[in-house]
Amino acid sequence: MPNNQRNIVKVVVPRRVWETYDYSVPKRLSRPPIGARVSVPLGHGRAVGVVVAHVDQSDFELKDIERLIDDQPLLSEEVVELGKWLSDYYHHPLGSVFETILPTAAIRGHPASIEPEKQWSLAENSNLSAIKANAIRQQQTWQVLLEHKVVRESDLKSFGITRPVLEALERKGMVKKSDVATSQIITPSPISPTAEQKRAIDSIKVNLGRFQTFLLDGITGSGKTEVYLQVIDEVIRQGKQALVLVPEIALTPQMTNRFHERFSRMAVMHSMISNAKRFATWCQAASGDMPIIVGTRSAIFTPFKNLGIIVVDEEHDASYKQSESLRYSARDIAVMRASKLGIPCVLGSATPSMESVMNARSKRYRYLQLSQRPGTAQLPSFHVQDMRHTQVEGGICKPLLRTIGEHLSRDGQVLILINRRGHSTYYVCKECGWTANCEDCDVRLTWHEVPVRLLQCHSCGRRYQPISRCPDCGKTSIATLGVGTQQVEETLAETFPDVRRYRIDRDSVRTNRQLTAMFTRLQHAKDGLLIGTQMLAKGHHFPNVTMVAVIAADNGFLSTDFRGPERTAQLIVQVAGRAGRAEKRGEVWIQSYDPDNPDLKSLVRDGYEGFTETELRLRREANFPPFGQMAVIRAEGPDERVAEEFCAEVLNVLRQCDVKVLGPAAAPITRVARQYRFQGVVIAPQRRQLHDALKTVERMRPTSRKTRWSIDVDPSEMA
DNA sequence: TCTCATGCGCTA
DNA sequence: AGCGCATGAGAG
Repeated sequence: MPNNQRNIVKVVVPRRVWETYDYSVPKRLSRPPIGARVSVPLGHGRAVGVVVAHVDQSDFELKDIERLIDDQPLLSEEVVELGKWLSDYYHHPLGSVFETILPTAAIRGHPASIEPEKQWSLAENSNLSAIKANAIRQQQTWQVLLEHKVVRESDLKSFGITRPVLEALERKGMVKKSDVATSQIITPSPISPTAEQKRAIDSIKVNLGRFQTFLLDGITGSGKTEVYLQVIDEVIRQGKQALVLVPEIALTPQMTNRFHERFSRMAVMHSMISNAKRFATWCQAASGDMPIIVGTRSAIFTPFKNLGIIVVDEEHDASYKQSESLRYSARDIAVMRASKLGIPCVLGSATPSMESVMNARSKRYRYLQLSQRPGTAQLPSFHVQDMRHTQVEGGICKPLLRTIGEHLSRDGQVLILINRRGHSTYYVCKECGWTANCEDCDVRLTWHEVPVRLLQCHSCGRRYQPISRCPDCGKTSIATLGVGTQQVEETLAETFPDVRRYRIDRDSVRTNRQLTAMFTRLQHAKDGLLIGTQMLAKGHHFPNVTMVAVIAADNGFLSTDFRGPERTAQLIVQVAGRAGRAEKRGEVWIQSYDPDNPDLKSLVRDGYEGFTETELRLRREANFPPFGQMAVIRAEGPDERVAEEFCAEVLNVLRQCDVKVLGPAAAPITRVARQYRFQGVVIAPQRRQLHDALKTVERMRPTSRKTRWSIDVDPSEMA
């Protein structure tokens, strides 16, 4: 029975559903604005939903909205529209999209906070001598406030003071609590920009107020951050807000301090921020009260009252792509949002993605280059070390060991990049060829020597005790093969016993705090060997490093994943950028069994730009992104047959469309945590064909509930 | 997703 | 008959 002439709203519920639901607004309630949350009856229970449209008729028998949670919109209309667009583009259920967009506290229905943030300061005529001699904490707190004048509620922890102590002092009338000033205080830049920086800054500033994407291609240390800061300075002066995205690992205190030094009001958003705090920051951005947000991937969904610019630092970084649920790329959404809002978007990188390089070439993006490092540090030179016909010891060939020795004896530090942690990648029986595999996954176990001798699955994390006898033939001829960071360290310890070694991988450096401590130690170390995984690429500059040795680049350049070479080249160039000093040009040595590999050759001869040239040519020939448009279909479940058959079923429907379909094939690691995984690849010359095809399969459902499947548009990894 | 209804196999 | 579990449909 259709309803007419009624106060009806369309509501998205954060569940895995494609549709919106219609509800009537009872007379006792006012009509909630678009973007506001409401509590609605759903099935037998209740749900928190977001109003996305007002209509006056519906084909359904309607239930009433139970309650309004917000009287103001929590989501701007722009973000509501973004949600619909995301559902279309990524072929993901609308409800699930909103589940991803909204902070947890918002889904739980917590009230939006409108309270301004509080700050603490000393009261007038507050006197240290009035605090009792044994109240040490109170004295310390008093000193901190004396030194810093005001301390914000959110900064208490970093100053090592606590609220109960402050409240005790407040009762004595020694400190006072007040609202944080909402006006931004901008500290002008202490340095004057180089000519290149100035050109970049001006060219972005001229475009404030209209959509334009910039690719800021700046080598490590060329001062990209200063460009961001000066442009944002202008945005803030125009009364608008700024959003800065950074990769997960890059959101360090050093990074946020750069912003804090210049802008008194900014907030950070990342996974370690509490749900309540994240939601509060969100609300501040939405109300226009917070001028600057610096955050990781998910910060791209923050609603703003008056956004003036979006910056994506290290735009090539893989952490911008979410690899589960809604498989979005925060970088791509940034460009999308900027275009809808008519504002500039700045993508910064020393090693831009193939997509961005292409867009710059075709003039869709404005290309800005920073090619000089302030000071005189030179970029290192690149060399290939041919491993064929050489003796290899613990993963490093003899000639390369000699080169390492030369650099060490000339008083330089050497950085060894090896993209695999652990000791060995095979645990084998030399008699019968048995290898240790994970019981839950299809991967070989990695042998760890330190801190304890054990076997670990790097796919699911499961640990196993070492064994002395082969379970197949019973002989005691167990050996280890393949190379990880631990073994490289061991080899180098034998060859250079007197040299200090620092190993940096997830096993030796667990927390962010440990990592920061390690980098500080390395800043002061004058000599020695730094041995580590890609964690090294995000660190600080190592001025004493005169040589970088890349141990296993072949894994990346010969990878089955079409993005393998790009990732590897980016990693090598990023790590190389950490090395070198003014007096002496650094050297990067890449050892390889395939020195004629075109990607490797052009990287070594012409640097990253040369690599881009070759790699784009190869991508064009294979019709891979950024030329062809790609999606990956994945299906997994406990039953191998069922997972494969469902994957095939989806791909067969796609084959009826105007796209190229490959598969199904077993995923590179077929079994992970007892789940069998299959995948297929869909390629189309244009977005249109790709999306038309995916539309026909997006709502398919496997017969078994245990079989899960997903569509990954613009996949970042094939694994 | 969550919840409920249905139906099947298994056991006593 | 009664239980546990897998499957399928519907939610406004």
